[in-house]
Amino acid sequence: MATSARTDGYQKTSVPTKNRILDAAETLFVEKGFAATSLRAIADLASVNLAATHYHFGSKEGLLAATIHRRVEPINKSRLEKLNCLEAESTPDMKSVVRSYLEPVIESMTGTLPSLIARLYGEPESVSRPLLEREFGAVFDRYIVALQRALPKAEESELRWLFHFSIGAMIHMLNFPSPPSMPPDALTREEAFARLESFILAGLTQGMEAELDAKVELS
Amino acid sequence: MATSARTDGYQKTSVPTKNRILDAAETLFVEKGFAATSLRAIADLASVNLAATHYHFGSKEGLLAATIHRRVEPINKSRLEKLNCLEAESTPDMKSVVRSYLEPVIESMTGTLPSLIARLYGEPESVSRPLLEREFGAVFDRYIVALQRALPKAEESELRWLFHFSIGAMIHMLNFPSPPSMPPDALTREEAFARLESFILAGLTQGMEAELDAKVELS
DNA sequence: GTCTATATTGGGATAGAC
DNA sequence: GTCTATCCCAATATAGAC
Repeated sequence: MATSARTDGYQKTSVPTKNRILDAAETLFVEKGFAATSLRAIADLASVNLAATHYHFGSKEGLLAATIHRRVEPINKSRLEKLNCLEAESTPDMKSVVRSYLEPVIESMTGTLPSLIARLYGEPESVSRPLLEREFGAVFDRYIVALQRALPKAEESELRWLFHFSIGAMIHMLNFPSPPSMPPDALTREEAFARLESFILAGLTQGMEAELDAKVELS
Repeated sequence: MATSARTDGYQKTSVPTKNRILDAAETLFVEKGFAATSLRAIADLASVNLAATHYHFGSKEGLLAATIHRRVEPINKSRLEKLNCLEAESTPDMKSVVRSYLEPVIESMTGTLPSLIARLYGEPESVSRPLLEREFGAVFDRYIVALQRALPKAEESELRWLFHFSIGAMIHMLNFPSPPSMPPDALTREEAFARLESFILAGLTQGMEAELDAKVELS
Protein backbone atom coordinates (compact mmCIF):
# COMPACT_ATOMS: atom_id res chain seq x y z
CA MET A 1 0.00 0.00 0.00
CA ALA A 2 1.08 3.53 0.81
CA THR A 3 4.22 4.70 -0.96
CA SER A 4 4.52 1.79 -3.27
CA ALA A 5 1.25 2.62 -5.02
CA ARG A 6 1.97 6.24 -5.85
CA THR A 7 2.44 7.32 -9.41
CA ASP A 8 3.16 11.03 -9.24
CA GLY A 9 3.52 12.54 -12.64
CA TYR A 10 5.78 9.90 -14.05
CA GLN A 11 7.37 6.66 -13.07
CA LYS A 12 7.98 5.88 -9.46
CA THR A 13 10.50 4.47 -7.11
CA SER A 14 8.61 1.21 -7.18
CA VAL A 15 10.15 0.66 -10.60
CA PRO A 16 13.87 -0.01 -10.33
CA THR A 17 16.11 2.72 -11.63
CA LYS A 18 17.58 0.47 -14.25
CA ASN A 19 14.20 -0.23 -15.78
CA ARG A 20 13.14 3.39 -15.66
CA ILE A 21 16.22 4.26 -17.66
CA LEU A 22 15.50 1.52 -20.16
CA ASP A 23 11.91 2.68 -20.55
CA ALA A 24 12.93 6.27 -21.12
CA ALA A 25 15.71 5.29 -23.51
CA GLU A 26 13.33 3.17 -25.53
CA THR A 27 10.82 5.97 -25.81
CA LEU A 28 13.36 8.52 -26.94
CA PHE A 29 15.34 6.26 -29.25
CA VAL A 30 12.12 5.49 -31.07
CA GLU A 31 11.07 9.11 -31.20
CA LYS A 32 14.31 10.80 -32.17
CA GLY A 33 16.74 8.06 -33.07
CA PHE A 34 19.86 6.91 -31.29
CA ALA A 35 22.36 9.59 -32.20
CA ALA A 36 19.88 12.42 -31.73
CA THR A 37 18.97 11.31 -28.22
CA SER A 38 21.10 12.53 -25.34
CA LEU A 39 21.71 10.72 -22.11
CA ARG A 40 20.54 13.88 -20.38
CA ALA A 41 17.15 13.68 -21.99
CA ILE A 42 16.91 10.03 -21.03
CA ALA A 43 17.88 10.75 -17.45
CA ASP A 44 15.35 13.57 -17.26
CA LEU A 45 12.49 11.51 -18.64
CA ALA A 46 13.35 8.68 -16.30
CA SER A 47 13.58 11.07 -13.34
CA VAL A 48 17.05 9.73 -12.72
CA ASN A 49 20.39 11.35 -12.28
CA LEU A 50 22.59 11.54 -15.31
CA ALA A 51 25.38 9.62 -13.64
CA ALA A 52 23.06 6.68 -13.06
CA THR A 53 22.97 5.95 -16.76
CA HIS A 54 26.70 5.46 -16.79
CA TYR A 55 26.69 3.49 -13.59
CA HIS A 56 24.20 0.96 -14.94
CA PHE A 57 25.14 0.73 -18.59
CA GLY A 58 28.67 2.03 -18.88
CA SER A 59 28.10 4.03 -22.02
CA LYS A 60 25.47 5.19 -24.43
CA GLU A 61 26.16 2.25 -26.72
CA GLY A 62 25.81 -0.12 -23.82
CA LEU A 63 22.44 1.38 -23.07
CA LEU A 64 21.34 0.93 -26.65
CA ALA A 65 22.38 -2.70 -26.65
CA ALA A 66 20.52 -3.31 -23.41
CA THR A 67 17.43 -1.52 -24.67
CA ILE A 68 17.34 -3.61 -27.80
CA HIS A 69 18.09 -6.86 -26.10
CA ARG A 70 15.36 -6.45 -23.50
CA ARG A 71 12.75 -6.36 -26.26
CA VAL A 72 14.20 -8.67 -28.83
CA GLU A 73 15.04 -11.56 -26.59
CA PRO A 74 11.47 -12.51 -25.66
CA ILE A 75 10.32 -12.12 -29.24
CA ASN A 76 12.97 -14.47 -30.53
CA LYS A 77 12.33 -16.88 -27.70
CA SER A 78 8.67 -16.96 -28.57
CA ARG A 79 9.44 -17.48 -32.24
CA LEU A 80 11.66 -20.44 -31.60
CA GLU A 81 9.19 -21.97 -29.19
CA LYS A 82 6.39 -21.71 -31.69
CA LEU A 83 8.56 -23.10 -34.43
CA ASN A 84 9.79 -26.02 -32.38
CA CYS A 85 6.26 -26.71 -31.30
CA LEU A 86 5.08 -26.74 -34.91
CA GLU A 87 7.82 -29.05 -36.04
CA ALA A 88 7.18 -31.43 -33.17
CA GLU A 89 3.93 -32.48 -34.79
CA SER A 90 4.86 -32.56 -38.44
CA THR A 91 6.65 -30.52 -41.07
CA PRO A 92 4.90 -27.16 -40.97
CA ASP A 93 3.84 -25.42 -44.16
CA MET A 94 5.07 -22.00 -45.21
CA LYS A 95 2.11 -20.18 -43.78
CA SER A 96 2.64 -21.57 -40.31
CA VAL A 97 6.32 -20.81 -40.41
CA VAL A 98 5.76 -17.24 -41.52
CA ARG A 99 3.06 -16.78 -38.95
CA SER A 100 5.28 -18.01 -36.17
CA TYR A 101 7.75 -15.35 -37.18
CA LEU A 102 5.26 -12.51 -37.28
CA GLU A 103 2.98 -13.39 -34.40
CA PRO A 104 5.39 -12.61 -31.59
CA VAL A 105 5.88 -9.18 -33.08
CA ILE A 106 2.16 -8.52 -33.10
CA GLU A 107 1.75 -9.81 -29.60
CA SER A 108 4.53 -7.62 -28.28
CA MET A 109 3.06 -4.63 -29.97
CA THR A 110 2.16 -2.52 -26.98
CA GLY A 111 3.47 0.81 -28.07
CA THR A 112 7.06 1.48 -28.88
CA LEU A 113 8.92 -1.75 -29.24
CA PRO A 114 8.30 -2.59 -32.87
CA SER A 115 9.44 0.86 -33.83
CA LEU A 116 12.52 0.33 -31.75
CA ILE A 117 13.51 -2.63 -33.87
CA ALA A 118 12.66 -0.72 -36.98
CA ARG A 119 14.78 2.20 -35.87
CA LEU A 120 17.73 -0.06 -35.24
CA TYR A 121 17.53 -1.37 -38.77
CA GLY A 122 17.67 2.21 -39.98
CA GLU A 123 20.83 3.07 -38.13
CA PRO A 124 24.11 3.11 -40.03
CA GLU A 125 25.60 -0.31 -40.49
CA SER A 126 28.46 0.42 -38.16
CA VAL A 127 25.98 0.67 -35.32
CA SER A 128 23.32 -1.77 -36.41
CA ARG A 129 25.20 -4.63 -38.03
CA PRO A 130 26.93 -6.05 -34.97
CA LEU A 131 23.83 -5.74 -32.84
CA LEU A 132 21.60 -7.24 -35.49
CA GLU A 133 23.89 -10.16 -36.12
CA ARG A 134 24.04 -10.89 -32.42
CA GLU A 135 20.31 -10.57 -31.87
CA PHE A 136 18.90 -12.04 -35.04
CA GLY A 137 21.59 -14.11 -36.73
CA ALA A 138 20.80 -17.45 -35.17
CA VAL A 139 17.04 -17.00 -35.53
CA PHE A 140 17.44 -16.16 -39.18
CA ASP A 141 19.41 -19.33 -39.81
CA ARG A 142 16.88 -21.35 -37.90
CA TYR A 143 14.06 -20.04 -40.07
CA ILE A 144 15.95 -20.77 -43.24
CA VAL A 145 16.06 -24.40 -42.18
CA ALA A 146 12.34 -24.39 -41.49
CA LEU A 147 11.59 -22.74 -44.80
CA GLN A 148 13.69 -25.26 -46.65
CA ARG A 149 11.70 -28.08 -45.12
CA ALA A 150 8.47 -26.43 -46.13
CA LEU A 151 9.69 -25.74 -49.63
CA PRO A 152 12.16 -28.46 -50.53
CA LYS A 153 12.43 -27.41 -54.15
CA ALA A 154 13.94 -24.05 -53.33
CA GLU A 155 17.65 -23.46 -52.97
CA GLU A 156 18.93 -22.30 -49.64
CA SER A 157 20.52 -19.18 -51.03
CA GLU A 158 17.34 -18.19 -52.78
CA LEU A 159 15.37 -18.62 -49.58
CA ARG A 160 17.86 -16.45 -47.77
CA TRP A 161 17.25 -13.65 -50.20
CA LEU A 162 13.49 -14.00 -50.15
CA PHE A 163 13.36 -14.12 -46.39
CA HIS A 164 15.64 -11.10 -46.34
CA PHE A 165 13.10 -9.20 -48.45
CA SER A 166 10.29 -10.40 -46.22
CA ILE A 167 11.94 -8.97 -43.17
CA GLY A 168 12.40 -5.74 -45.06
CA ALA A 169 8.69 -5.51 -45.75
CA MET A 170 7.96 -6.16 -42.08
CA ILE A 171 10.47 -3.62 -40.82
CA HIS A 172 9.11 -1.02 -43.16
CA MET A 173 5.60 -1.60 -41.91
CA LEU A 174 6.79 -1.23 -38.36
CA ASN A 175 8.48 2.01 -39.27
CA PHE A 176 5.57 3.33 -41.30
CA PRO A 177 2.42 1.72 -39.97
CA SER A 178 0.40 2.91 -42.92
CA PRO A 179 1.06 3.70 -46.59
CA PRO A 180 1.53 7.31 -47.74
CA SER A 181 -1.60 9.47 -47.75
CA MET A 182 -3.51 6.97 -45.72
CA PRO A 183 -4.71 7.57 -42.17
CA PRO A 184 -2.68 5.65 -39.60
CA ASP A 185 -5.78 3.93 -38.27
CA ALA A 186 -7.18 2.80 -41.61
CA LEU A 187 -6.53 -0.78 -40.57
CA THR A 188 -5.98 -2.31 -37.18
CA ARG A 189 -2.54 -3.67 -36.53
CA GLU A 190 -3.89 -7.18 -36.88
CA GLU A 191 -5.50 -6.45 -40.22
CA ALA A 192 -2.37 -4.77 -41.48
CA PHE A 193 -0.33 -7.74 -40.39
CA ALA A 194 -2.70 -10.10 -42.15
CA ARG A 195 -2.00 -8.19 -45.35
CA LEU A 196 1.68 -8.32 -44.69
CA GLU A 197 1.50 -12.03 -44.07
CA SER A 198 -0.13 -12.80 -47.38
CA PHE A 199 2.27 -10.48 -49.16
CA ILE A 200 5.22 -12.27 -47.67
CA LEU A 201 3.74 -15.67 -48.27
CA ALA A 202 3.18 -14.93 -51.95
CA GLY A 203 6.66 -13.49 -52.30
CA LEU A 204 8.32 -16.41 -50.58
CA THR A 205 6.55 -19.17 -52.43
CA GLN A 206 6.70 -17.30 -55.76
CA GLY A 207 5.86 -19.69 -58.56
CA MET A 208 6.96 -22.68 -56.56
CA GLU A 209 3.65 -23.57 -55.03
CA ALA A 210 1.92 -22.93 -58.31
CA GLU A 211 4.10 -25.62 -59.82
CA LEU A 212 3.04 -27.90 -57.05
CA ASP A 213 -0.61 -27.15 -57.68
CA ALA A 214 -0.15 -27.68 -61.37
CA LYS A 215 1.22 -31.12 -60.74
CA VAL A 216 -1.66 -31.91 -58.47
CA GLU A 217 -4.04 -30.90 -61.20
CA LEU A 218 -2.25 -33.09 -63.67
CA SER A 219 -2.24 -36.19 -61.56
CA MET B 1 48.74 30.27 -63.25
CA ALA B 2 49.93 28.44 -60.19
CA THR B 3 47.12 28.32 -57.68
CA SER B 4 44.27 27.49 -60.01
CA ALA B 5 45.63 24.14 -61.20
CA ARG B 6 46.59 22.61 -57.90
CA THR B 7 44.81 19.55 -56.57
CA ASP B 8 46.12 19.24 -53.08
CA GLY B 9 44.76 16.27 -51.22
CA TYR B 10 41.12 16.30 -52.15
CA GLN B 11 38.55 17.90 -54.38
CA LYS B 12 39.33 21.00 -56.34
CA THR B 13 38.17 24.46 -57.07
CA SER B 14 36.98 23.24 -60.45
CA VAL B 15 34.00 21.70 -58.65
CA PRO B 16 31.74 24.39 -57.24
CA THR B 17 31.76 24.71 -53.50
CA LYS B 18 28.08 23.91 -53.24
CA ASN B 19 28.53 20.56 -54.97
CA ARG B 20 31.58 19.68 -52.94
CA ILE B 21 29.54 20.19 -49.81
CA LEU B 22 26.72 18.07 -51.15
CA ASP B 23 29.13 15.28 -52.09
CA ALA B 24 30.73 15.27 -48.68
CA ALA B 25 27.40 15.45 -46.88
CA GLU B 26 26.08 12.52 -48.87
CA THR B 27 29.10 10.41 -48.08
CA LEU B 28 28.95 11.08 -44.37
CA PHE B 29 25.18 10.88 -43.99
CA VAL B 30 25.29 7.44 -45.54
CA GLU B 31 28.21 6.34 -43.43
CA LYS B 32 27.22 7.67 -40.03
CA GLY B 33 23.65 8.88 -40.32
CA PHE B 34 22.27 12.38 -40.21
CA ALA B 35 22.36 13.17 -36.52
CA ALA B 36 25.76 11.61 -36.00
CA THR B 37 27.36 13.68 -38.75
CA SER B 38 28.65 17.14 -37.91
CA LEU B 39 28.80 20.07 -40.25
CA ARG B 40 32.43 20.39 -39.31
CA ALA B 41 33.19 16.90 -40.60
CA ILE B 42 31.34 17.70 -43.80
CA ALA B 43 33.23 20.95 -44.28
CA ASP B 44 36.53 19.18 -43.66
CA LEU B 45 35.85 16.40 -46.14
CA ALA B 46 34.74 18.93 -48.72
CA SER B 47 37.81 21.08 -48.06
CA VAL B 48 35.48 23.96 -47.45
CA ASN B 49 35.14 26.38 -44.64
CA LEU B 50 32.52 25.63 -42.05
CA ALA B 51 30.72 28.89 -42.63
CA ALA B 52 30.18 27.97 -46.27
CA THR B 53 27.75 25.25 -45.28
CA HIS B 54 25.54 27.79 -43.59
CA TYR B 55 25.90 30.28 -46.36
CA HIS B 56 24.71 27.82 -49.00
CA PHE B 57 22.14 25.76 -47.14
CA GLY B 58 21.09 27.81 -44.15
CA SER B 59 21.09 24.95 -41.70
CA LYS B 60 21.93 21.32 -41.26
CA GLU B 61 18.36 20.32 -42.06
CA GLY B 62 18.45 22.41 -45.19
CA LEU B 63 21.59 20.60 -46.25
CA LEU B 64 19.92 17.24 -45.69
CA ALA B 65 16.93 18.23 -47.77
CA ALA B 66 19.17 19.41 -50.59
CA THR B 67 21.27 16.26 -50.43
CA ILE B 68 18.22 14.06 -50.70
CA HIS B 69 16.56 16.09 -53.38
CA ARG B 70 19.59 16.11 -55.65
CA ARG B 71 19.48 12.32 -55.86
CA VAL B 72 15.80 11.59 -55.67
CA GLU B 73 14.62 14.03 -58.27
CA PRO B 74 16.28 12.37 -61.28
CA ILE B 75 15.19 8.94 -60.13
CA ASN B 76 11.57 9.99 -59.87
CA LYS B 77 11.79 11.83 -63.15
CA SER B 78 13.09 8.70 -64.83
CA ARG B 79 10.36 6.59 -63.25
CA LEU B 80 7.59 8.81 -64.49
CA GLU B 81 9.10 9.04 -67.95
CA LYS B 82 9.32 5.28 -68.24
CA LEU B 83 5.82 4.86 -66.93
CA ASN B 84 4.32 7.44 -69.24
CA CYS B 85 6.20 5.89 -72.10
CA LEU B 86 4.82 2.45 -71.26
CA GLU B 87 1.27 3.67 -71.00
CA ALA B 88 1.52 5.52 -74.27
CA GLU B 89 1.56 2.22 -76.10
CA SER B 90 -0.94 0.19 -74.13
CA THR B 91 -1.89 -0.68 -70.59
CA PRO B 92 1.32 -2.08 -69.13
CA ASP B 93 1.32 -5.26 -67.09
CA MET B 94 2.46 -5.50 -63.50
CA LYS B 95 5.93 -6.61 -64.37
CA SER B 96 6.61 -3.59 -66.54
CA VAL B 97 5.24 -1.24 -63.94
CA VAL B 98 7.34 -2.72 -61.18
CA ARG B 99 10.39 -2.71 -63.39
CA SER B 100 9.95 0.93 -64.26
CA TYR B 101 9.98 1.65 -60.55
CA LEU B 102 13.10 -0.37 -59.78
CA GLU B 103 15.20 0.28 -62.85
CA PRO B 104 16.05 3.91 -62.15
CA VAL B 105 17.31 2.86 -58.76
CA ILE B 106 19.61 0.26 -60.27
CA GLU B 107 20.83 2.65 -62.91
CA SER B 108 21.65 5.31 -60.34
CA MET B 109 23.49 2.83 -58.27
CA THR B 110 26.98 4.22 -58.47
CA GLY B 111 28.01 4.13 -54.89
CA THR B 112 26.23 5.92 -52.13
CA LEU B 113 22.92 7.16 -53.34
CA PRO B 114 20.74 4.13 -52.75
CA SER B 115 22.01 3.95 -49.22
CA LEU B 116 21.19 7.60 -48.83
CA ILE B 117 17.55 6.94 -49.57
CA ALA B 118 17.62 3.92 -47.34
CA ARG B 119 19.11 5.94 -44.52
CA LEU B 120 16.44 8.58 -44.86
CA TYR B 121 13.76 5.95 -44.45
CA GLY B 122 15.46 4.87 -41.28
CA GLU B 123 15.43 8.30 -39.71
CA PRO B 124 12.78 9.09 -37.12
CA GLU B 125 9.45 10.03 -38.61
CA SER B 126 9.76 13.62 -37.49
CA VAL B 127 12.72 14.02 -39.81
CA SER B 128 11.82 11.61 -42.58
CA ARG B 129 8.05 11.94 -42.98
CA PRO B 130 7.89 15.48 -44.34
CA LEU B 131 10.81 14.92 -46.68
CA LEU B 132 9.48 11.59 -47.88
CA GLU B 133 6.01 12.93 -48.51
CA ARG B 134 7.43 15.79 -50.50
CA GLU B 135 9.82 13.66 -52.50
CA PHE B 136 7.81 10.50 -53.04
CA GLY B 137 4.16 11.24 -52.36
CA ALA B 138 3.13 12.13 -55.88
CA VAL B 139 5.12 9.29 -57.43
CA PHE B 140 3.53 6.81 -55.08
CA ASP B 141 0.06 7.94 -56.05
CA ARG B 142 0.97 7.81 -59.70
CA TYR B 143 2.09 4.21 -59.36
CA ILE B 144 -1.06 3.21 -57.56
CA VAL B 145 -3.00 4.37 -60.58
CA ALA B 146 -0.77 2.36 -62.88
CA LEU B 147 -1.06 -0.72 -60.70
CA GLN B 148 -4.82 -0.43 -60.63
CA ARG B 149 -4.93 -0.44 -64.38
CA ALA B 150 -2.74 -3.50 -64.51
CA LEU B 151 -4.76 -5.29 -61.88
CA PRO B 152 -8.34 -4.04 -62.14
CA LYS B 153 -9.71 -6.60 -59.72
CA ALA B 154 -7.72 -5.24 -56.81
CA GLU B 155 -8.99 -2.53 -54.53
CA GLU B 156 -7.04 0.69 -54.39
CA SER B 157 -6.48 0.49 -50.66
CA GLU B 158 -5.15 -3.03 -50.94
CA LEU B 159 -2.72 -2.00 -53.65
CA ARG B 160 -1.52 0.83 -51.47
CA TRP B 161 -0.63 -1.60 -48.75
CA LEU B 162 1.03 -4.07 -51.05
CA PHE B 163 3.06 -1.40 -52.78
CA HIS B 164 3.99 -0.07 -49.37
CA PHE B 165 5.38 -3.48 -48.48
CA SER B 166 7.19 -3.67 -51.79
CA ILE B 167 8.99 -0.45 -51.13
CA GLY B 168 9.92 -1.78 -47.74
CA ALA B 169 11.56 -4.80 -49.29
CA MET B 170 13.48 -2.58 -51.68
CA ILE B 171 14.63 -0.16 -49.01
CA HIS B 172 15.80 -3.01 -46.88
CA MET B 173 17.83 -4.43 -49.71
CA LEU B 174 19.42 -1.06 -50.30
CA ASN B 175 20.26 -0.83 -46.64
CA PHE B 176 21.51 -4.41 -46.38
CA PRO B 177 22.72 -5.46 -49.82
CA SER B 178 22.94 -9.08 -48.79
CA PRO B 179 21.15 -11.36 -46.32
CA PRO B 180 22.74 -12.18 -42.97
CA SER B 181 25.76 -14.49 -43.06
CA MET B 182 26.14 -14.08 -46.79
CA PRO B 183 29.04 -12.36 -48.47
CA PRO B 184 28.12 -8.94 -49.87
CA ASP B 185 29.23 -9.94 -53.35
CA ALA B 186 27.37 -13.23 -53.54
CA LEU B 187 25.16 -11.75 -56.22
CA THR B 188 25.67 -8.75 -58.46
CA ARG B 189 23.39 -5.82 -57.86
CA GLU B 190 21.49 -6.69 -60.99
CA GLU B 191 20.98 -10.29 -59.94
CA ALA B 192 19.87 -9.25 -56.50
CA PHE B 193 17.43 -6.81 -58.04
CA ALA B 194 16.07 -9.50 -60.29
CA ARG B 195 15.30 -11.53 -57.18
CA LEU B 196 13.71 -8.55 -55.57
CA GLU B 197 11.62 -7.91 -58.63
CA SER B 198 10.14 -11.36 -58.69
CA PHE B 199 9.55 -11.25 -54.96
CA ILE B 200 7.67 -7.99 -55.28
CA LEU B 201 5.78 -9.17 -58.31
CA ALA B 202 4.57 -12.28 -56.54
CA GLY B 203 3.62 -10.31 -53.46
CA LEU B 204 1.74 -7.68 -55.42
CA THR B 205 -0.25 -10.01 -57.60
CA GLN B 206 -0.86 -12.47 -54.78
CA GLY B 207 -3.58 -14.90 -55.79
CA MET B 208 -5.08 -12.44 -58.20
CA GLU B 209 -3.23 -13.53 -61.28
CA ALA B 210 -3.70 -17.13 -60.28
CA GLU B 211 -7.43 -16.58 -60.46
CA LEU B 212 -7.00 -15.16 -63.89
CA ASP B 213 -5.00 -18.19 -64.98
CA ALA B 214 -7.60 -20.49 -63.52
CA LYS B 215 -10.29 -18.86 -65.59
CA VAL B 216 -8.17 -19.16 -68.65
CA GLU B 217 -7.76 -22.84 -67.97
CA LEU B 218 -11.48 -23.27 -67.53
CA SER B 219 -12.47 -21.51 -70.69
C1' DG C 1 23.70 2.77 -5.54
C1' DT C 2 22.68 7.62 -5.94
C1' DC C 3 23.90 12.35 -5.84
C1' DT C 4 26.69 17.14 -7.09
C1' DA C 5 30.02 19.03 -9.55
C1' DT C 6 33.06 19.29 -13.14
C1' DA C 7 36.39 17.95 -16.78
C1' DT C 8 36.64 17.86 -21.59
C1' DT C 9 35.18 17.92 -26.05
C1' DG C 10 32.45 19.07 -29.81
C1' DG C 11 28.19 20.77 -31.67
C1' DG C 12 25.41 24.56 -34.74
C1' DA C 13 25.27 29.09 -35.79
C1' DT C 14 26.81 34.01 -36.64
C1' DA C 15 29.50 38.48 -36.99
C1' DG C 16 32.42 40.92 -39.57
C1' DA C 17 36.80 41.41 -42.26
C1' DC C 18 38.25 40.62 -46.89
C1' DG D 1 31.15 34.17 -51.76
C1' DT D 2 34.73 32.88 -48.70
C1' DC D 3 37.54 33.34 -44.68
C1' DT D 4 38.75 33.79 -39.24
C1' DA D 5 37.25 34.01 -34.95
C1' DT D 6 33.98 33.41 -31.59
C1' DC D 7 29.46 32.92 -29.06
C1' DC D 8 26.85 29.84 -26.71
C1' DC D 9 25.27 25.63 -25.65
C1' DA D 10 25.11 20.60 -25.31
C1' DA D 11 27.33 16.37 -25.28
C1' DT D 12 29.65 12.08 -22.86
C1' DA D 13 32.04 10.80 -19.20
C1' DT D 14 34.15 10.73 -14.56
C1' DA D 15 35.60 12.00 -9.70
C1' DG D 16 34.35 11.96 -5.27
C1' DA D 17 30.98 13.00 -1.36
C1' DC D 18 27.18 10.72 0.84
